[in-house]
Amino acid sequence: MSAKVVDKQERRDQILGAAIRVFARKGFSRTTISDIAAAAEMGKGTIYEYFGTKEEIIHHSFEFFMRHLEMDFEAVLISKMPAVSKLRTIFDGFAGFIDSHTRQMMELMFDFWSEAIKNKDTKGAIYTEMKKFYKAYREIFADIIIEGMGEGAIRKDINPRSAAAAIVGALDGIMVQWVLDQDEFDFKDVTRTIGISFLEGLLSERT
Amino acid sequence: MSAKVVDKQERRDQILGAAIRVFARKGFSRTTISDIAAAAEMGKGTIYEYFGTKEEIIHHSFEFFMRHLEMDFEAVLISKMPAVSKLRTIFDGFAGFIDSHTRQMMELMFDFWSEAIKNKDTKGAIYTEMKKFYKAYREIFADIIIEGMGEGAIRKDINPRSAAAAIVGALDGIMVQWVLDQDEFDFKDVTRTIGISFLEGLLSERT
Amino acid sequence: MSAKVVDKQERRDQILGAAIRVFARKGFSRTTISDIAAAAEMGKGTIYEYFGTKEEIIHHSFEFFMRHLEMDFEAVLISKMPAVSKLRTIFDGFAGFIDSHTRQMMELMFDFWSEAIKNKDTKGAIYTEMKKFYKAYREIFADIIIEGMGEGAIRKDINPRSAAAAIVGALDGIMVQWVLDQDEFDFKDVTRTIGISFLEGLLSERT
Amino acid sequence: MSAKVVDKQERRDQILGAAIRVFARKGFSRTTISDIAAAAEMGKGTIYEYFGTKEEIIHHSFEFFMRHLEMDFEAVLISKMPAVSKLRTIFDGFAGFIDSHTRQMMELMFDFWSEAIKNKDTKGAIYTEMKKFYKAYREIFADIIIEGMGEGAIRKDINPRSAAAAIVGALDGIMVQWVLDQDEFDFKDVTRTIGISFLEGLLSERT
DNA sequence: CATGAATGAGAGTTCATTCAT
DNA sequence: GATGAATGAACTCTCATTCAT
Repeated sequence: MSAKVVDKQERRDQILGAAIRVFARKGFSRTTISDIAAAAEMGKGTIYEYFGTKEEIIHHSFEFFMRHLEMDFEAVLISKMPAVSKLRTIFDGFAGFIDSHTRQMMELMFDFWSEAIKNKDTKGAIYTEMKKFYKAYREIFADIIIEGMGEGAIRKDINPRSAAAAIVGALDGIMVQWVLDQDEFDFKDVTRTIGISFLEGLLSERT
Repeated sequence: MSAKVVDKQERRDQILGAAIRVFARKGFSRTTISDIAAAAEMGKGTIYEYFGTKEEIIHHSFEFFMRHLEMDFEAVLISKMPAVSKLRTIFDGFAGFIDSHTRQMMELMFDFWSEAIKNKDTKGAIYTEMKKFYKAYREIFADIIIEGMGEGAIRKDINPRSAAAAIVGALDGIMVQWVLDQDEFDFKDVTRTIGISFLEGLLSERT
Repeated sequence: MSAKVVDKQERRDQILGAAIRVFARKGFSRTTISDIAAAAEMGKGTIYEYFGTKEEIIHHSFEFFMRHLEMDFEAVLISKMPAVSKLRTIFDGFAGFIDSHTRQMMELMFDFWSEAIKNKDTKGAIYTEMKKFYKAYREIFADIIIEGMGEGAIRKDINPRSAAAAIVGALDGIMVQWVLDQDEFDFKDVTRTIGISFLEGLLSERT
Repeated sequence: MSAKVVDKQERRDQILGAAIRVFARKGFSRTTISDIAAAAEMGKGTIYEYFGTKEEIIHHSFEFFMRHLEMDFEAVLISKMPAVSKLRTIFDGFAGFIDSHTRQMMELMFDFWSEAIKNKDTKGAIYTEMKKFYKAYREIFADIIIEGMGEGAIRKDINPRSAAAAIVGALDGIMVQWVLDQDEFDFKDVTRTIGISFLEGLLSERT
């Protein structure tokens, strides 16, 4: 009666997974639909049963990417530990977050950044999502910092949102360097240093 | 003859300048040779008198990009001021470095990052240059930090190279955020906060 | 078994009816099998249970089309009225033949004409059928004219087959104009005028 | 200094001429850009230097078609001869108008008719042009008929516009039959018969 | 030297057709 | 028998590159 039954959502994810793998290796523009079809082990036409255009695949792969990138801070955030411990825990945990999967994701991130900024003024679903993403991360850190200020552990003469931006930037920034030159990096030591720098400062003595 | 050579170089730069402007707006792949020719106000064929392929233009535009991006730390570095002052001067000056020209450059940076990483294993002139670029910047900061350690102003229990990576990352990272969402940023305050955070730490008291 | 056969034929007609509706709206080439399946309210695969190819559907839809287009002159033809009355009756009745259904059919006719002529030299089932169709119509009119000549009512210095061709052409031709520009037409008056023109002539007096 | 110089308009016409030849043989939908390029003896890409889309080629080929189809009645129309002579001249001349070139044009006409009607409700440049074309032709004949009425040569109890529609339709209609079945036709005799029928009527005697 | 008309390889996309369910 | 997911041939269109002028 009915034809072959497939889980449409699963199939879409299968395609997006394949797409992301190829995108990470070749970039959006050099990736062809044929490439994606080959990676997903299906015919070129099948791709179009699930996505209308290549553009659409790129957009949805960003969602997919985000779904799988999300660092899980949840446990840390809802814990009862003091704010400063939360920060230390996150800094220390960050190194563990880094692996080959993340690496692939970061390589793709460059393309998403580019894509986002290039379509900023038009439709820009990626752009919008990305802004939300960064905003959310800054807010996580800003909240912890404000919490720490309330606890008296963190100095009150700085803007929590600026500090949050600095922290997010630092984590982001070292990932960029790491992706570009893995060999130069003792990731663990760099994150440890970030923890020390941000919290205690680099100076020998407070001035 | 010498005049000819200068002329030739000038023409190349004219093309590269035009290319960079278009690249920043549309990205590498969406930019056509026609676009570049139009922006450079010359014929499509003329481009090929100076560059063999589009690829070559992209590669050389990275050099050109770097030549014009270079933050001038020279004055600070050769000055006699103590290391910590050098760092403060750089952090404070960083906000001034940011302008619409830089913004355009950063939008292009995403493409170069992507391009670099995608050709990492093949030819990768951009990749190599980029690694050198980051290494150089890290070394500048590492040198200052080591200098500061020698002066006794900077704590000796951290790895200067890791700290340098952290600083470069932080500066890079906030630029990414700024480019993606200019409105959310008080750039001056964020760089000020980076200075405070890194040097004095966020804690109320040293533990 | 007989029931099955009837059922099968019914299903084929269901498909052809749907096909014709879509063909009339979008033309052969822009109509997809999916369109037809949707219009026939069945699955795409089911279509192929009844027809081997899209081509075959087009061919059979011409038969179907002809079966439903057929103007019923039968009653007029077998009646005992004089030839000239037969012609007048047909001319007068022609306006009544025109309705929205006919309109749709005529829109399709353009496609069949095109299809016929394009396959003239190859297989050309439609071409053959169409030639037969026109020939038959011309013969109907030629027979009436010959009959009228026999009755002495119609002049004998013309070729009945040429006159028949002219009549069929005129009826065909005004349908084309009507389909292309319904608003410009008082169909009833035009057919009345055709009757007058052809029979009595446009001249005030015979020369 | 400047590159190859070509007459752009000439090149466009070269393409349109080739397009029409292929269209007439294969129909719009079965004609590929490659076909047209081959017929025009140029590369596929060259076509796109002159026309943006296949659609555009179809539209412009209609203009081109019309430009080359136009029957030249001018001489007849401006002549001093009486209206009835004008009609006779046109009817007699019509057979001469028919040749292999016209045949090819008529084969294409089916496609234009179909195309026009299918895009009636959307953009429909062809549709609009075609309506104008028929309207113009009807007006030519209506004017002659009115002139003839003024001269007292043509009866006044018919609507000139309806008669004009009938004449245009008859000419159109016999062309359709001729294109579909050349062998059945003594074109000269049919046009002669049309002249006789329309002017003097088929009846032996006026009733 | 400068140019832009010409080109075809190659990309995205459509859709008739097949076939496992 | 009925279905629609899967497929790839074939089509439209783009654009880096060439080369006659």
